Amino acid sequence: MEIAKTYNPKAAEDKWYPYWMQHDFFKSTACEFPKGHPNYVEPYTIVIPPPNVTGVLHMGHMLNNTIQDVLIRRARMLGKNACWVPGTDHASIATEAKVVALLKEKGINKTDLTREKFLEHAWEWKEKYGGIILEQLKKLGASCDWDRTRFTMEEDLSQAVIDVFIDLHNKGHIYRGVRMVNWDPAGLTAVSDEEVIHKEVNSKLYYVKYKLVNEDNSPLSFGEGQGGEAWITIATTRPETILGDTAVCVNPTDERYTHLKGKRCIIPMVNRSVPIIFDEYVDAAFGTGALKVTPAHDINDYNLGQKHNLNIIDTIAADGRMSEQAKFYVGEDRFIVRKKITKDLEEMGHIVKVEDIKNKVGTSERTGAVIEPKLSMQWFLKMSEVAKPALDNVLNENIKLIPEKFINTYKHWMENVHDWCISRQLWWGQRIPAWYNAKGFCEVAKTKEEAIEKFKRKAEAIEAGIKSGELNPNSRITFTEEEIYQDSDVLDTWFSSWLWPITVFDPHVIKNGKDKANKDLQYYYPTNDLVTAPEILFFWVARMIIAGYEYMGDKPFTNVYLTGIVRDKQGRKMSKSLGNSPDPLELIEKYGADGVRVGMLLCSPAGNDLMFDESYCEQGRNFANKVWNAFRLIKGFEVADIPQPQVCKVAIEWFEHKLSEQLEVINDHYSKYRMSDALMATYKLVWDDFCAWYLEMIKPEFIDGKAQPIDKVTYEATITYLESLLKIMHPWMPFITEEIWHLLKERNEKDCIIVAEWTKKTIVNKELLGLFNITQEVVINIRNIRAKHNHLSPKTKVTLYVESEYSTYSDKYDSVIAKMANLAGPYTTLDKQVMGSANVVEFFVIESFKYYVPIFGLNPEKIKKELTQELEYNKGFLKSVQVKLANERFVANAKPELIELERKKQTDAEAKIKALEEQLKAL
RNA sequence: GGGAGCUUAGCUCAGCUGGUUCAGAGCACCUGCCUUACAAGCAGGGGGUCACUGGUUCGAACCCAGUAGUUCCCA
Repeated sequence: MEIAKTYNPKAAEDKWYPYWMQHDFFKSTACEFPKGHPNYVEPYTIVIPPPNVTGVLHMGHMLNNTIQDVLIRRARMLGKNACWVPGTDHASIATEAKVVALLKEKGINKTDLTREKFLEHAWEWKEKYGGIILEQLKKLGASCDWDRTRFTMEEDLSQAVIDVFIDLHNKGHIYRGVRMVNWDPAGLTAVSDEEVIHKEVNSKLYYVKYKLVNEDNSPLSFGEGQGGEAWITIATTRPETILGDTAVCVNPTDERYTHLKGKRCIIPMVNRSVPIIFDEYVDAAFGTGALKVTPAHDINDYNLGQKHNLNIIDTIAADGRMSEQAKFYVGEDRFIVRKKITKDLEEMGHIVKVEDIKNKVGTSERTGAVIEPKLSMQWFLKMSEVAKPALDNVLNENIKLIPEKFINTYKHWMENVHDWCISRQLWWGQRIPAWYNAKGFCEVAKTKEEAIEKFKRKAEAIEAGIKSGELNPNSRITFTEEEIYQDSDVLDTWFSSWLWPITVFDPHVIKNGKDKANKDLQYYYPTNDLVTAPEILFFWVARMIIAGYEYMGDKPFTNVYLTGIVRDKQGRKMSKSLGNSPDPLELIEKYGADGVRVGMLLCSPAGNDLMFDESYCEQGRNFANKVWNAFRLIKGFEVADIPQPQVCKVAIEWFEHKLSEQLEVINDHYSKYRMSDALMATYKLVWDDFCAWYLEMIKPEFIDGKAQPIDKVTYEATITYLESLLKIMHPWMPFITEEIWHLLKERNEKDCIIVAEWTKKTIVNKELLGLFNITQEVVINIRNIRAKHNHLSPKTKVTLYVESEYSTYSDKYDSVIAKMANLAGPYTTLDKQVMGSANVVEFFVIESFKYYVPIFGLNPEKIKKELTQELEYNKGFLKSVQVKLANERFVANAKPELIELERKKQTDAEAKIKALEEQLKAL
């Protein structure tokens, strides 16, 4: 059979993914034996960070899911019951925005539809597009258990979300209140603090003067020279909110304003008299030191308003336009009004000056609109109590964050955690199970019937209270069943995905209680690793931990591996608008899935951003091709019943030790989640040790242009090594390894590398490996000598002599040197007579061994110069070692083995110097 | 404004308890090779004041302090 010279990834990908699926290799079922039973198999579980249904695969997903796949594939090979649960989340804001936009294209307005009708459209959209991203993951090779695919808005999962809401409400953790929220005027919904992106922008700081008056609003004047009228000047970046001002605040220690105690001022245009208040909050150094206070439109002003009992005038409506209460510019957009009011105030003589400044403005992560702080009635989850175990268990390392540096940020956030605004003014999502009567009285219940029941009981209780005189008749509740209506808002998407590691296994556990958890949840929970981006450490990870302890009494996962952000070569975040993100599927098309996987991981240190460049994928593809050609070489060997050459014997022995040694290194990297290190160690083991050394050593020679056969023993050993290496490569490069696995041998249906047993370490002899290292150095030195003398082609054989006065020379690897450096005839110890016939001898020293390569027809002066240089270097080196050893404090304080090493350095250097000097003399 | 991190070769990064694992890797680069597995390759090679300034130590890329630049988080 002719094997292609270059590897064709596409064919292997199209063949093996369906094959794995057909044979249920990704499937995991809960082990039926209890822990401790001899047949018990340990689970290894990952739940996917559910991508958004609106999403298409981007580079971040590629990175994230490649890492998960590497972990899960290795765990599978280690004999664990590996379970990777896939799924998607419903992304209320993003999806609703998509559906609204799509309807608009069809000429339909969301407001013209009933909630039910809109949701029909939304589900239709989800069915059509929601699964795209999961299909794309298959192209990458993701070995998820697809039968377990979940969606956060499935009926069961949604019920769990509602149950959690009711439960937390019953426990007193959920409350409803008027709060300043981050309002997205484009999405027409509140968004959480974490969904606001603060951007630095160029703005203007407007200095506006307000007229001062006495407490009784009588005119106030300060002496004659000031035109009779007194003013106070405030500075603001948002003049349009002036219409909602209800105070002006100054710092009590600010001497410029102490005389204004008890005074008031008049808000321009609306001519409203508001008090001058005093509060430490104001920064006297900013602007004029006088702050206009607009409690309805700024969170800090709101807090001031609460403290000083100020009126609240809401002048900006939900859509970002001025409301009736503003009195001026009603119905006009806030940004247009900013310009208009500036002009009008200018004309009225209120503008003192305008300065350019830079400030930060919050924008919506979802719609990009400038966030408007807005007072509204929302549902909140009180975080202080529930967050505690989530903090403690990260600090005590029950849950490990990788890399550890994120513990700091996590701690800071959890200690200053804000209550979580969980309601969203949308339709796509789980509807809040709260019910109201016509007067707005509220009961939380799962169904309308239950709500009515609760209303009844409440009404009766109050009635009894009124009868006994404990309660005022005003507190009486009246209602009809018809008037009871459900809250129209839905819950934040994170309020469902925080249950993900629980509900993907058993959505009923919230209702049933953790003691009645089903088999899956009992077996797979807590999961092992979570792989996600640091951006959602608080959004999602922290909240999953909270939910885990609240509902399972246990952590949801043990390790959290935080990946970096994929950036382009220039360090810019990849984004659609910049167009700097390559299409992952095109990359796969171009470099193969294995190549892209390797490429992604080559440049991805844990927790640090990665500067992605296509050349990494190229490197990955090249590696795959290298492996392919190693296979091609081996497959092409003609096997014969001939004696095993010595060089093959020692090569096989060496590689066993090398493989074990590197396997240990690789396993260690895995255990510490150093993915790119584990990959690089694999890469070098295969490319350098196996291809460049092992295969070159055992490769039969060509005689008269004809390849010689290989002996059976060497062939078998080589096949075994290749299999071992394929297994080690498999998590990184699933397709090519499976392909070669099957081309190597006839195998039965289920004998696939995906389920093969992870290579085991056998034996590591450091001394043997050390001796081989010296051998490699000798070979490299000889090759270097060849390279220096252009006329010495690799085909020309050379002679090598070795000499040592100090140590015993081992001839163990002489056959290796002979083959790899192409030596003439038998390898001998020093023969001065042969040496004498060469006019120049190239010379190098390794440890205390002196190696000579006679060269014919060379200029001795050049060699002399090189030797002198080397001699100088070694003298300097020796001196530094001697200084160290002469230092009494070093000898007294350093570890004994270290001193021993320094002594050895000294002897080796002395030997080297002596040899060099002798050689120079000989020249 | 508050907090955290980062700065090592042209690029991307390792460097773990301070000492031969101490100045490393991969890529890129240079030189020579289309040598019968692979030019997506082979062989060899040159690159660094470890951001800067001090300190601790027998000894510092590593510990401490400060400075500069930079990134992120919070307000």
